[in-house]
Amino acid sequence: MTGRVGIKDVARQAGVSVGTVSNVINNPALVTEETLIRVRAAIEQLGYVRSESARQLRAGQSRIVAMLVLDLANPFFAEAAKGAERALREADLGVMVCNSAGSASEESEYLALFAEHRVRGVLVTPADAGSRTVETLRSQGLPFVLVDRALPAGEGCSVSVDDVLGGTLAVRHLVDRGHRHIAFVGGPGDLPQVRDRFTGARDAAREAGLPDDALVTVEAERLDVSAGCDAGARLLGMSPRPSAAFCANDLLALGVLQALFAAGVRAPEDIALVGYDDIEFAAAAAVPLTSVRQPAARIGRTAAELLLAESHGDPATHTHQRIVLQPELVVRTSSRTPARPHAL
Amino acid sequence: MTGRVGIKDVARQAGVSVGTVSNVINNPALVTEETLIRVRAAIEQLGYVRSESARQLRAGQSRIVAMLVLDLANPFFAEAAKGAERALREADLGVMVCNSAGSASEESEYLALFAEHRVRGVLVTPADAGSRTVETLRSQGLPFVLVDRALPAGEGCSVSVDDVLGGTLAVRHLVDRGHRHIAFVGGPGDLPQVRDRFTGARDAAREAGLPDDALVTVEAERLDVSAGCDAGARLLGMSPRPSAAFCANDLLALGVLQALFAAGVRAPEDIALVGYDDIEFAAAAAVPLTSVRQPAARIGRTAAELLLAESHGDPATHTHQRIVLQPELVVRTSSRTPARPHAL
DNA sequence: CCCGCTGTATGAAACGTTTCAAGCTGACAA
DNA sequence: TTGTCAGCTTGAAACGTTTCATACAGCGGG
Repeated sequence: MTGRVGIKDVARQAGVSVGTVSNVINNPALVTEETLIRVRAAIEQLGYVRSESARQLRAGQSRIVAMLVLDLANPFFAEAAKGAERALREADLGVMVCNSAGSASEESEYLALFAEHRVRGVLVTPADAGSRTVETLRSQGLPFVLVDRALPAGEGCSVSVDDVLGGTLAVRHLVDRGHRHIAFVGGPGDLPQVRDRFTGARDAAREAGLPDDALVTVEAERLDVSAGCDAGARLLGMSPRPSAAFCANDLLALGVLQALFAAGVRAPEDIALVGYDDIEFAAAAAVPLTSVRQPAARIGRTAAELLLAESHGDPATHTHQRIVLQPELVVRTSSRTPARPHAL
Repeated sequence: MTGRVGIKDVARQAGVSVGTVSNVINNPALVTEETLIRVRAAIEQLGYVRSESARQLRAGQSRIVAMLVLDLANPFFAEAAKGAERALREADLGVMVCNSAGSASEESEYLALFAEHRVRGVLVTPADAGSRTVETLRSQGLPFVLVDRALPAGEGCSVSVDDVLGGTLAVRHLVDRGHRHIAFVGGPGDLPQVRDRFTGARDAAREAGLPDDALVTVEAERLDVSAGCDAGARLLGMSPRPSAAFCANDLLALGVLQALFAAGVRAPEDIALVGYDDIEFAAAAAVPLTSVRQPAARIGRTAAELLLAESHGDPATHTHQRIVLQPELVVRTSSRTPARPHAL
């Protein structure tokens, strides 16, 4: 029954006008105590629930923020989504979390959906390497914040992590432990995140005076566990075999670890491993994984806050922010070999 | 600019009435080829995007389905959400995935939000053991499907997995491998899922003629990795020490595994382990985890389909369905000890 | 006694769609 | 010629809010 009760019915029941009912809900201060009570009783009695769509129609924008991630099943994004959700709940906004599965076409379908819904804004990790996503959003006039991806100053808000630094931290750590032959296990080449992590890794290798071929790349199909497993198998077949591997992603690292274990190769004794993201399962693996920590929940929360700032303030005064958080190396067992002497 | 363009502007631009524009969008068959082209050109030119809220207002219901899970960061729910999302996209519906974090108050806040949005339906895993959630939904007249939780016949649709059977499979397997002293690592007692898994485990123990104290319970605070780690530590302190552990959840099992490893206790040689859910990280653990597989994606998809059936057909003819899927034991290394002779 | 003020309540307009009865046109049959 | 019908288009109503100009009542001051 409750579905068909409108503000008009409440007004009739309470013997007041619709305007008054609206005021009871939105500006109780303008209404007499007595009326307040009568109207509230009517609301209660009829089981009235106000209609968001009508509100939105009037207001011109909805109370929903959309979040579009590359992979909902990746704990990094799940954490980020939780962080964003928490911040947005506080602002009394709903969140619509969606999954582009890394596909540009899915992504653009969702973007169209968001536009139709007149969402308050979009938190998005673009699936394409280019900037088509950003252009689409801008042309639709939707406020947006890029998540886990930086944007040139002035082009829009973004919250990301310094992936180059992350790569450097990882490989510097391995070099410090005496490793001189290191594999970089990376995903499909066009993802900026992966590229940056590699760049950082190379920097660290050079900084240590290693030749460029000290760092070899093992290509993975995707950024998930099974792709990591495949890559791990290939890694084991290499000769000379690297003594350490830096993976672009914890999912890959876990896959590699599994491949090593299956082949009877021990970590960290035979091959040291460093992952990226520091998802919960990195610490939980039987050989706890050294990883570059990204503050996933904070990324999500910060992005949400930026979006709120952008959509509240008037567009004229708003200046886009480009927030870059620092990653942090978390050393665990998977790389904890005794530091070996440099020579020999 | 694009935000302010309505169907009226398109009509004016194309020199037709608003009704015709609406037809172009929704019933192109009713419109002359020529008009079609003219109107489409106008739409293109003005960058018109139709307003969902206005549509909804007219239609009385939205094109969004809400999904409320216990923990978005739990891969089981993430998978289920992906499954549901896929099915709903096919029906051209948006999904709003939300996270109750197991809190009844968060849950009821979200339920209120969903009601205001007049969502098409709700896919929910209730946070409370009772049926308050179900009552709320019913009183709001929202179609709903319970996910990973069964409901007495006729009270509503539900898609769940036979958790009692799952528990039986797990413990029967351990008994077959010769284990006579088994720990059940369970979460907070009031979750029906956990209770059922324990019931199944006890059944299997009895069926094998074991005394009731052959199965001892180790209580965990929550159903996550760190709680599993704590429980694992307690498990190791028990005397006599069980030779196997069945965990209510893979997250717990991974935590236990970590605790064992830290203490130098090997799996499966010293303690065999069986988890529940078969999340991706179960297979990916360095000691791949034997687990009771729940078809998470299929649960999500099935629930979505049920919801569609319920909201499409008229309520009169609709009969609630109670779908119970069968779990499946996936044997991996963590329990793969040579079967020992029963005697001794 | 009138004026202007404050505190409340009113009712209509507007938001952008979809739907639907009614109108218009041209063609064909009687 | 008239009537009928099909095909296409129209314009207004309705959906449920919020907002805003207006009205009304009571009251103190001039």
